[in-house]
Amino acid sequence: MNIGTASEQSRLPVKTIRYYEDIGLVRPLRSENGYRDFSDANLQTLKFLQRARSLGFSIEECRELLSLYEDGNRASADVKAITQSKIVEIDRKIDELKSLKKVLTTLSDACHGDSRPTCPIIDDLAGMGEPDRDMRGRS
Amino acid sequence: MNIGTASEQSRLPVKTIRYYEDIGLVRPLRSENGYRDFSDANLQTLKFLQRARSLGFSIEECRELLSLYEDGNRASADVKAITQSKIVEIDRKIDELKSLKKVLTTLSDACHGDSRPTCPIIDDLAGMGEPDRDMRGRS
DNA sequence: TTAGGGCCTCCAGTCACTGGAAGGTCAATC
DNA sequence: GATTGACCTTCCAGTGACTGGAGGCCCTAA
Repeated sequence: MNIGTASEQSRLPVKTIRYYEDIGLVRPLRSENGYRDFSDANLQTLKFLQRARSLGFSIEECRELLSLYEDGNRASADVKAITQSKIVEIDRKIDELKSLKKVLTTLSDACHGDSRPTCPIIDDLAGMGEPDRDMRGRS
Repeated sequence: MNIGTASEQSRLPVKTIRYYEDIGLVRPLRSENGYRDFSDANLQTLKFLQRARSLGFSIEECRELLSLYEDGNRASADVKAITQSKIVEIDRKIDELKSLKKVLTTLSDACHGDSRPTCPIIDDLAGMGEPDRDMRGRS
């Protein structure tokens, strides 16, 4: 099938599919006219990628999962480990966002929000509030 | 002061400060030897940026906040509006992450996680579970 | 004088695409 | 047969917010 059909079936944008070919995640054959020709197996791969990406796996994690997917002898423990580290990561992100929200909410609540120039939010950003967080040396 | 000192005081990496100059967020003078020379006002700006970025404001939002910061006549309502839309955005992200976590947890719980090749996670990714989410047309 | 650390610019890479230009192919219609 | 328009191709550049590295100048201290 052509890329347009593969896009519909996999629910991935055409550009993304080309990109996935570029980085070696899928290897469709070519028709005589130069068009990509996706087999059913290729389509399966694309669907797999669509689902894994939508679940927050990075491209490199997808590559790893794909090779496990294609390896009939893989251990389910390997897949479970990747999934669980993803869950830990998500928890960390949620916590970060929550504490971020807390600060912003406090600031927003303290701001009268009218036409006067006095603004506790700006004052805080200008360093008149809590001490700064250190941003150096982040990975 | 030199960039190294400014980095320490603002808790921003040296490279980041140079980048902020590149994109016009801060405009230090230059010493005769070509070194950047940061004034106290420049340092205030850097600290402001550090704090605003750590609170999740984008560079463009920082630019906007900075101009409000520098405008003695701004209305606090403007700042509050930006802050509140940020809070809404954070809530949306938290919800997304939560539902992501739910799916992954369900999958992980269903996986026996041993050396056998049978793996419900892989099966789900391969499309043997729920229908795919549509990824086309995302902004 | 030499070593080191700090500073400079410029270029390239990150991640995962996305947009656009320029052009070939195909099927249907006039 | 010509034309239209959808679909396909490649290639290049841009996104956001930095980060890393090369190559080289400047400054201070031993």
